[in-house]
Order: sequence, then C-alpha cells, then structure tokens
Amino acid sequence: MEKIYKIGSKTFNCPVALASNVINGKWKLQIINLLSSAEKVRYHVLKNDIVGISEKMLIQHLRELEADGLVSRKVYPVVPPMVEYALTKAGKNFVPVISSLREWGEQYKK
Amino acid sequence: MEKIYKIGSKTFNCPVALASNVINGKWKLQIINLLSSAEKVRYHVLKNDIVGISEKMLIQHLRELEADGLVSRKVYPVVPPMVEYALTKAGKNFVPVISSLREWGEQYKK
DNA sequence: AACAAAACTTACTTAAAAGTTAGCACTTAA
DNA sequence: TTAAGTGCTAACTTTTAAGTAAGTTTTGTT
Repeated sequence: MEKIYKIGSKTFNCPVALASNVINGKWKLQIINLLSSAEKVRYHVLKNDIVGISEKMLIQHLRELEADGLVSRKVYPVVPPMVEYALTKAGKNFVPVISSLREWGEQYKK
Repeated sequence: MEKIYKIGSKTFNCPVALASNVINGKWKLQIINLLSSAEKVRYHVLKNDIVGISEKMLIQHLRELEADGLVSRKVYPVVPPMVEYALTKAGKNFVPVISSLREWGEQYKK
C-alpha cells in the first residue's frame, strides 16, 4: 500500500509533492506572505504591494489558493466594491513554512 | 533605498520572492527533499525515487540548483559512470524549509 | 455629462516549462 | 557480438503559465 496525499481532486504520493503543487506559481508564496501579515487584506492592497503582478495573475492565483483551501474571500455588497482576502486554517498552518523560507532568503540580502 | 536580494545574476526586492524563484520548478522541492535524506545521492537513485520525473527535467533542475548554489555535483572517473549529488551549505540551510513544508503536507494524508 | 473608485472578466498573444523520443560513450560480462 | 549499466545530450513537440490591453459594473461626485 502506498501513502496517498489528497487535496481537492489532486493526488500525490508524498507530502512534499503535494505542497510543491499547491505553491506552484510565480506569485503564490508572495501572496500567502502578504496575507500572513494581517488578519485580512483587501484586493487593491495585494495588487499594490506585490510589485510587478498583473491583475489577471493576482486573481488567478487567489482563486487557486481558494480552491486549495488556503485562502478565503469575503465580499461586501458596497459601491465601490470591497473584497477582503484572508488565510484559512490551512493557510495559517502554512505560515511557518513562509517564515522559514523568508529566513532562508534573508541570507541573500545585499 | 530599497532592500535588495541577489542570487547569481537575479535580483529581488524581498527574500520570499527570491526563495520562490529558486524553488520554482515542478520537481525542485522533491529533489532537495531527497538530497536531504543522505549525505550524497547518485543520479540513478534520484531518477528512480522521484516518481514520474523524466531524465531531462531531472538534469535540468539539478543544473539550476547547482547554478543557484544549493547543490554540488561530484563525478568519479569510472565506468560505468558514477556521479554523486549533494546539498551544499546553502542547500543544507534550506532543509528546515523542506521539513516544515513536509509537515504541512502531512495533514493531507488519506 | 464625464469621471473616479474597486474588483474584477475577457480575449488574445507570447514565452516558458515540461514531455517525448532517440542516441551516445565506455567498459565489462554473458 | 550483444546486451547491460550509468549518466547524460539533442532535437523536437506539446502544454501550461504568464503577460497585455481593453472592457464591465455600480453609485457618488464634480
């Protein structure tokens, strides 16, 4: 019997392969990173703080993270629109990964 | 003045962006994961243990990890060939990231 | 009447990543 | 003489990711 790891409809044979798949995407880690800095973050804040990201990619990655259960989305029925993104439980569980990743990256500071 | 993070000829404005770039690639985390399981690992072991990877991608990712300074390569002049891959200092520094990633992934075990 | 704000959506193009198949080099063993 | 073992490389195709630019909605404000 083989160990099986599942998220949504995706199946993997090791936890690292699963995690790797979930964070695959040019901006995913940066999005999670920013979301981890506050309880909730509005769309335009994400857009402004992640340097270089296009709206298309931001939305696309947010939707994927939502589908994978790391991110939640709350819409307020106002005009102009207001949408807040936040980490779910699974997303918050991911924060230690981001922290160690950030710490690793710090060694390359110039 | 903006904080700048550099690895090779690549420049980033945040450590997470840098790390994200280094591990970008379908199999990179799995390769680092396997390399972290021993002092040195032979090419065919990597090839056999990472389910689904093609030789092209394995070599390509190994070369990129080498270029980014996480992996070292040692060739023994014998026949049939023998090549050992290992984590460098920077690669070993990355192991805590892999560990927390693996732990996060474990919650999806079925 | 036009414009601004916020959070998108759509259509399209380009670029990059990944997959496929085949082949090579060298030596030993069957 | 033929095959096996090991670690690749090259050429090519397919698939996926990412980028670009424009348009949409709703209401308040100038």
